[in-house]
Amino acid sequence: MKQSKVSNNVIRRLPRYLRKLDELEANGINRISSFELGQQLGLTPSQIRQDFSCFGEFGQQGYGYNVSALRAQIASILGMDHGLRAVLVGVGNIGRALMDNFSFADCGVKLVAAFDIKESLIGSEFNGVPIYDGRNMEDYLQKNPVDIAVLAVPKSAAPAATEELIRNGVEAIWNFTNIELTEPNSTTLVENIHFSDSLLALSYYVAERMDEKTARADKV
Amino acid sequence: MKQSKVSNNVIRRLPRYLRKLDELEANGINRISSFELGQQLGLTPSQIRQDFSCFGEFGQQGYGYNVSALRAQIASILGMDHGLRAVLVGVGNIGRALMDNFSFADCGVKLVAAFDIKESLIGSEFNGVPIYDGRNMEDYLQKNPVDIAVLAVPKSAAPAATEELIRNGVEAIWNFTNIELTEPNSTTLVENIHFSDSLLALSYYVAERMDEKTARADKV
DNA sequence: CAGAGTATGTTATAATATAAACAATCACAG
DNA sequence: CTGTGATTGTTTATATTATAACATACTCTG
Repeated sequence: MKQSKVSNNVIRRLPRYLRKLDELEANGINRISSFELGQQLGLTPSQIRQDFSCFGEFGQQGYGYNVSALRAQIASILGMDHGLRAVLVGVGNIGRALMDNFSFADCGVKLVAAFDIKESLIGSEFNGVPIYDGRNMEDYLQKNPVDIAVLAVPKSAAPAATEELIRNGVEAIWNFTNIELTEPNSTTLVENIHFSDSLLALSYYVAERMDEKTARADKV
Repeated sequence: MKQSKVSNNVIRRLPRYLRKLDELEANGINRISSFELGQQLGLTPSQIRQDFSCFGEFGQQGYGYNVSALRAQIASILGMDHGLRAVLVGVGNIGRALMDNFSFADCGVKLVAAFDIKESLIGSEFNGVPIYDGRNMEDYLQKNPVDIAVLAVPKSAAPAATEELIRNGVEAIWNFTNIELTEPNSTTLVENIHFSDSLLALSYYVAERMDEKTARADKV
């Protein structure tokens, strides 16, 4: 094993590689060079080779990479073969959208249960995932340890829910609420999805471009 | 104006600063130093000062930063005062979740219309935003130019919708579909929200930790 | 209103990330 | 088979990013 400590930047590129390799595989392409892959992803061949070399030697000189073998390697590196178990906390709009449209299985994650306190939801089922009473979540977590909690409750309920999850041994939180949840304590991993951060970054670039245009127009 | 070319890393931190400053303001705190801000965000004071200095001098020696003034500056840098206009393309689960729960206004963006082809949705309204027939989108865009399109259609409909948006002068696409939309052409800005990338990155870190644990256990 | 204490903006240094260079090795045509 | 061309993994160089250091300037107490 290499992998002394791989940088976050590298990790963040792995899912993109995976997605591209899936696409190639679906198109019946079973061989690719770092050069070609770089072209398709807008990266340099150098970077791609160096990224992969953090984890081992997956290619063959004079030939390139076998698409499906490389895909399998990356999937494994990303932990997709670990059978990670997740629960969804909060079945509002976002929670339901995730249950309906998002394929946890495609990420190698098993969504085993969802929790909400709304009576009309409790006892029902979406895509084979049961929705339980949120007030019984602690019990459930004690009896059925899970690795990842998908936090999709309203902002006001987020702190208490977070505390309960951590207390019951959840390893990681995938946070869809707008609260800042970075490092609630040292042992729980947190991955934030902040829609507003993303939109604001886009807004910045749009605004920048508008300003450039008006600046140019003023000059003339 | 400074701002020769600010790095993407800096831009991505700005929304976090904004969020924290909002929180401070809400708590009645009207003054903060780079040291204290750094503590609360897990960043070095150095980095914070250098980030801000890309855009001007917002602080005062011996005092620090005025929270609300700094907040206003960052909001302006992010283009929140540009009155950017957006349309939502696709009112499925994710689209609806955005209309219901996400505050475009808080990002300074005005959501002016939504489009779908489902008869039951056309003509209705969510939170004051009308849903129109997707087949008339081209007309609408010609008469009502918008800056940002929120792409939330099913994967299969994404390429055609993207093409139509670009053809009708949309400046930027906020992409919620799973397709790779990076640089469809050179002039359209794209910001991707790839849930799976985020979850897989989290999965990596969870899996890594599990492996470390078993490795330690094996040693003993 | 003077002087000690503070905190900025900026310059210098260290660390990290990316790109280029290259030797080693394999594929494949003839 | 053998030699040429291709492409890797790795090393070295460059560029970018983050941290630390510091001179300057403001605050605020007494």
